[in-house]
This record gives sequence, structure tokens and C-alpha cells, in this order.
Amino acid sequence: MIRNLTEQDKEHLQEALVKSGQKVTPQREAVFTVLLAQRDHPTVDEVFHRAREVMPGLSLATVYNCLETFVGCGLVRQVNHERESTRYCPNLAPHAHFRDKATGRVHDIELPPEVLKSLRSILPPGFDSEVIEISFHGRAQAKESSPSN
Amino acid sequence: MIRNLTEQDKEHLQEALVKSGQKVTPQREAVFTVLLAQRDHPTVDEVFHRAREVMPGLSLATVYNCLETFVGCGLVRQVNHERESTRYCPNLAPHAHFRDKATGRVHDIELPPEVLKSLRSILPPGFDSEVIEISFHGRAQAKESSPSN
DNA sequence: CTTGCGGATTAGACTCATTCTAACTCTGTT
DNA sequence: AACAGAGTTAGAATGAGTCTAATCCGCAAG
Repeated sequence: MIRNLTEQDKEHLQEALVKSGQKVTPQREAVFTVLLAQRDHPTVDEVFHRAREVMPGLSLATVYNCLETFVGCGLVRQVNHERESTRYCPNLAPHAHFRDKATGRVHDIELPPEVLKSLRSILPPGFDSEVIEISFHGRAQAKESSPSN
Repeated sequence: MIRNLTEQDKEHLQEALVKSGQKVTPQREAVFTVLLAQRDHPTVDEVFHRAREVMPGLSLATVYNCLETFVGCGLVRQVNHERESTRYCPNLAPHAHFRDKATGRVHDIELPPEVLKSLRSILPPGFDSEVIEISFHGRAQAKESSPSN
């Protein structure tokens, strides 16, 4: 269920960490593995429990630390909806999020460049945006068991 | 600074409340007044302190209750950014939010119907969205002292 | 070696926005 | 004059996230 990182994933992780002056550690590898294994926008708690299965001594604080580090060096994105627990997403392509009212599950919605552009265009002069968050909330046709990764 | 509600505002409040089977109370009027007086997306705490000046006995719990009621009957919108405190916004026209990195201040950004439409169009079939949240985060040219309402 | 340094990890204490609870008030009713 | 039911209130409880201080670990210098 939680398979190991491919060589490519490992390089990706290593490169991003080293580039921002940080180390690859077993804990960081474990957390990163968990994120890639099941791309379902887990909460910190979910990541914690999944990673524990692989590394029983892992502490919650470390999971917070790792995720913060990953966000800092651009490996993952944070996803917030209202004031619910923060979720994490290893999809780095520009995309929006759709939160299913019924299940609470979060789906990635592809964001074509022209839509992104039209969005940027609504900013009046003087407003310079680095991050754009788009989130939908509603009902999705149940489409169970999307492939985990 | 906190002027009274116009007749029109009062009617608006009364209509929305009564329509959803609730009462107009002095507390609800006070909170609503505060929201309209300064359209700067205040947090609950800010609303609380402002409303206290007009109604010293008002409790924080009541402010939470009032705001929840208002959201429930469509009088105001909630605005969330990351996991910061929830803010409230009496602007009901479709709009996006821009949060200034430097000041933390939130600005409304008008959302033209065609942009809204192009956004809706990115949803794959089967996804039915009721709410769309768009928020920008970045730097805004300091443009102090926007007129308070 | 072994000592020391600095980043990483850890458990547990702490914070703080929000929610809950249970008592109280107010208004209108039988 | 007691009742009912919505609204309000203070304070306790919750829970995600952050902070702290102690420990760990890998590695470079002596």
C-alpha cells in the first residue's frame, strides 16, 4: 500500500531539500512517501497515522515540521477550506480544488492557462498577486476508488 | 464613526431574518450596524470590540451567534484565508478577495460574469458547484484610507 | 577515537479561535 | 401569574497548530 519512493522521487526530494539548505532524513523520506502514495489531500493527522505504519517512532511534531519544510521548498501545496484542518497536496501543476459537500473529499481540478490568465486580469493595477487559490464547494458524482497515485 | 442603520438597511436586515424565521434583536442590529459601518472585513474579535462601544454588555458568544445567523440567511459572507481567523464581508455581489501580504488587509476584487463563467467551465461533468472562492495573496500598492462605506 | 557543533526530532506544554453548555432574560401567551 | 421558546450570556471545553527545551545524530576538527 505504501510503496517506496522511485529513484526519480528521491532525487526530486533531495534536490529540493538540498537546494534550500536542508537535509534528507528518514522522517522526511517517510512523510514524502506517504504523500506520494495516496494523492488524496490528507490532513496532518492522516499523514501522521499513515507514516507511523512505516516508522512507528515518528512524532506528530515532526510531521508538522516536515510538511512545513516541504511547503517551504515548493514540494507540496497546502490546501485550506474554511477553517477545517489543513490538507496537503503534492500536485504542483496549477489547479483548483473541489470539495465534495457530501464526503468532504477534495478533488483536483485542472486549471487551463487561459482561465488562469483571465483570472489574473481582474486585478486592478497596483495589485500584484503571487498566489491564487480557487476552490469550489458542492456535490460531485460519486466516482469511487480513484487510483491511488 | 458608527452611524445608525438607514431605514433601507433595517428593512434588509428585518426581511432576511424574518424570512428565515428569526427575530430582530438589539444585538443583531448592533452587529449588523458595525458590519455596514466599516467594510473592511473584520474578524469576530474586531466586530466584538466595535459593537461593544455601542452596546457594552454584548458578549463574544452573541457576536459569534449573530454572525452565524447572518451567514445562514445570506446577509453576509465569510472570508477565510489559510487558517487565519474568519472575517466577515457584507458585500454580496460576486467578488474575489485579495489579501495584502504586508498589511493583512483584505480587498474586494470585482468578478466580471464572463470570468466567473470561464471558471465554472473548468469543472468536469458530474461536478456541481454551489460556492466558488477565489483569493489572491500578494502585495498591493498602499492606497490608504479607503472610504469606510 | 572523542569532542563539539548544528540541524533535526521529540514529548509535552501552550495558544487561541471557535464551539459547547447550562443558566438566565425577555416577550408574548394562555 | 406561570409558561414557552427564542435569544443571550459567561465560562468551560475542544482541537488544530505552535512553541519550548531536551535529546539525538551525523559529521568535521582536533
